[in-house]
Amino acid sequence: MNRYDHKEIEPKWQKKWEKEKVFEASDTSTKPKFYALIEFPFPSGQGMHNGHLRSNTAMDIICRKRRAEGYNVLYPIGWDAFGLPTENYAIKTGKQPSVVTKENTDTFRRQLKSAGFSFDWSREIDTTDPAYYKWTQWIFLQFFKQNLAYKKKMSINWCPKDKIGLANEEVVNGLCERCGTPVEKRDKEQWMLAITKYADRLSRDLDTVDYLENIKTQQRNWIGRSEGSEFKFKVEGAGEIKVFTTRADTIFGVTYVVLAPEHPLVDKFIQQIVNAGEVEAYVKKAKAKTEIDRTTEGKEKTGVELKGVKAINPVNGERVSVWVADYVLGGYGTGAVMAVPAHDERDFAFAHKYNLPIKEVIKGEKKNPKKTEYFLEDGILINSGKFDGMKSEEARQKITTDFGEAKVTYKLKDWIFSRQRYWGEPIPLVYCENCAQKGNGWIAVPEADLPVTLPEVKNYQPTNTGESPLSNIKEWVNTKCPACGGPAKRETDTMPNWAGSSWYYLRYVDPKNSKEFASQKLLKKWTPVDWYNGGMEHTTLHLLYSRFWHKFLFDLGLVPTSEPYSKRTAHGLILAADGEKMSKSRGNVVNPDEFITTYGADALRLYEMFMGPFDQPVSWNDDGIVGTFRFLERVWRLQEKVVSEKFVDKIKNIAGKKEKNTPKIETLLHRTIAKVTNDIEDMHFNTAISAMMILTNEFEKLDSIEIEWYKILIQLLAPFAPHIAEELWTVLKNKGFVHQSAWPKSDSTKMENKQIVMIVQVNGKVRSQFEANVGISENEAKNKAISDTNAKKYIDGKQIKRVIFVPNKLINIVVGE
RNA sequence: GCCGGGAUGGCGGAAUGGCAGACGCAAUAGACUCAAAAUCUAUCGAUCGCAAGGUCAUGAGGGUUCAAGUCCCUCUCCCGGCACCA
Repeated sequence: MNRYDHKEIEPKWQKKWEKEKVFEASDTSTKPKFYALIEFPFPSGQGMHNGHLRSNTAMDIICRKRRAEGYNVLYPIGWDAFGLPTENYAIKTGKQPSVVTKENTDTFRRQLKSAGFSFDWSREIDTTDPAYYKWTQWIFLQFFKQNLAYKKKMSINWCPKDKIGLANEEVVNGLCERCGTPVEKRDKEQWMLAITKYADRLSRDLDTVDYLENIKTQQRNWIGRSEGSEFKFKVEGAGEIKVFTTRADTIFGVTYVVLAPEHPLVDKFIQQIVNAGEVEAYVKKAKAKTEIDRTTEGKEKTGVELKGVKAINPVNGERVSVWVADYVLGGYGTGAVMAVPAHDERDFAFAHKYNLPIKEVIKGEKKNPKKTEYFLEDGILINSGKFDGMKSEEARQKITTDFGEAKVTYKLKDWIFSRQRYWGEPIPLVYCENCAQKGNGWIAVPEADLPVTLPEVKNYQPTNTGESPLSNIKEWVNTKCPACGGPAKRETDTMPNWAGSSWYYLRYVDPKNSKEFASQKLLKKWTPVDWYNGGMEHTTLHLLYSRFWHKFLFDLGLVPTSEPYSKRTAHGLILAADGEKMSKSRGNVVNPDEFITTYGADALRLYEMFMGPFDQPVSWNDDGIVGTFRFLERVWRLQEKVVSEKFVDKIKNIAGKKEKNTPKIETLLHRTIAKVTNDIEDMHFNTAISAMMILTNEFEKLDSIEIEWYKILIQLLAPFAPHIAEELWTVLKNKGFVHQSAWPKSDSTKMENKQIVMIVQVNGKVRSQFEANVGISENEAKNKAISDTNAKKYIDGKQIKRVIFVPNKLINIVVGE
């Protein structure tokens, strides 16, 4: 027997797998399909990260098990390669982003292969490949044709450092998600995708998928569906103000109405506003505020009354004052609220500050709140005319039917889809002045002319004016209008990096198709994705965006299901040893390469799975990996103890011992099969590994082990540590590859011990234990317990009040004085 | 503020209401060795005891139960998400 040498074994098997194409999914197999997906990596310059390794390994384990269970498994890989880091690196080094991407993907590919993942490399895709982004552009055009992509001048989130506009989802606490710079407001024309049109379905259909509950909750909160009512407050002399409220029952308590600074009516009213100058100054200041200013200024509310403007409460005709205040958000509901200071915390604070009247209209069912406080709960209506005495719930409905209409609003906003940078998919539209005069200036590039490829440029530097660097390339920008043939200009904005990842799982099923993004036949065969694992950080970004795209494609009849992913799980982050996030700037990033060199991919894979619960964050610890490495060495050395035809003499010598050990070890073996099988499904990889360690430890204690037992251990280990398993499988003279062998089945009849240990408790405290046969009766157990030397001390002289008997486990004698 | 998740030895962690600390790391002692590494054996929550055995112990405090890390109530701290959403 040789020493366990991972450096020899691992490359050897990786080559064989590749050569024999053993992990390539079959488009024609009649086996049941299993489509497993991991988030395809962004090929950054730092190379593969331990986080990738952990989540890829987890899905790799599941896939290898599925294959052994007889599934036709699709486990694809590709590159989400558009994005700012590459572009910034290109600017710094003067290299083409495409060249940088090539270099980085080469590194990543080598690293992923060295970890032994069972990806189907024949389906590798790259979002920056024109053959791929042709279809990203094509899908965009479908949005455009359905009027779900539209250009809008709006106040956007502008990152002054990255010089790029950001989607709402990319702004975190008023800071740029990527670089942490405070985000500014800028007015700019942007392409938008109307994700809000799908808000209701995106929220509702969460009921139909198997996602982790916290993922569903986060998405629901992000979409923020809210049922309420809309009322119109007439304004004397100039139209009406629409307000949205979830508390129609409090409408008799309205003492003023507030408009957001962005509200268009502010401008419209300006003629009749007595203090117009003051109002305009306030609005200007409020609009200029950055997100971070709004949050740091906290809850201190400011506002200005629109003097000379009065609104009329539709339920009682009361004339109330109208204010503009930035505590009302322009982007939510109608951008205006009816203020009920007696029953809303914010309105109360505002009314208090500006001395506005407070009118109580809801009485608590238990006790009256103090006059100086607001009362938020439901109760009984008072001071509400004919609705007095009604309960809040009922009043909401009645008042809405009588005076307003029921309405649903969402927190979700349309997706800002333009980026003013180079390294992204060009938006395949041209602007034609000529056509614009006939009503529509934006013309789709004909499908036959796709892809609109990125031109090579010398300078990727973003411009301070907020124009894309592409706008400097005149020969690219100037083109012919596909509609009228006249001179036209290309759109120079590019798509956000979320575009290519919104549909990549569809391309995997048919990656080389040049006629369609994927054929209907293969989409029917493979989709939906059966199991998608990824990071929680993508819950409100990528995961939501791709569900939206999928539903859109479904509506066009282009994909067979309304949801892309049947099941979604999430991994915990790997933190650095100091418990902080791993990051280049902190200098605490752990590079998997050195561990693969020293201990091998198998030991590293095992360790990353063994570190802790998969869904929990774990801190990296350099020392731990020796534990799993030693475990593999021990498994390797068990070869010596294997009994086979080769060691006939040995069998004779140890025959007696073997007999004695067999029942006990078989019990453990079958329990281990069951445990590993279940734990993989539940993603409890750490306890599965521990179970295999226990089995190995027990094997070591024996003088010999049956070849069948060893074989099963190797099969169980194979998904986790595929290389060593493959090698040992061959040593055992098995044919084929270990993962092509059938997954071991546990035999429940062999899982029960004949002998068990009974725990003896007195008054719930453990006092003793004894061995007994399975199925020992309560009486027998009781007799044994009360005659037990140690237990006796606590029982003698006392009255036995009760006996609790848990079969095959425990007997508890309850005694009293 | 609201919504999730969590707190267990020196460390990572395990435990369908039924022996708390499985498994692994680190540590200590011993064997092997000229020596070291590797490996093997033993010990390894605290505390009292020669021992048998006892007591305490799962963030804090209460409760339910024959029995609580696990269920209920109150609180503290940590992590993640949302946050003036009317």
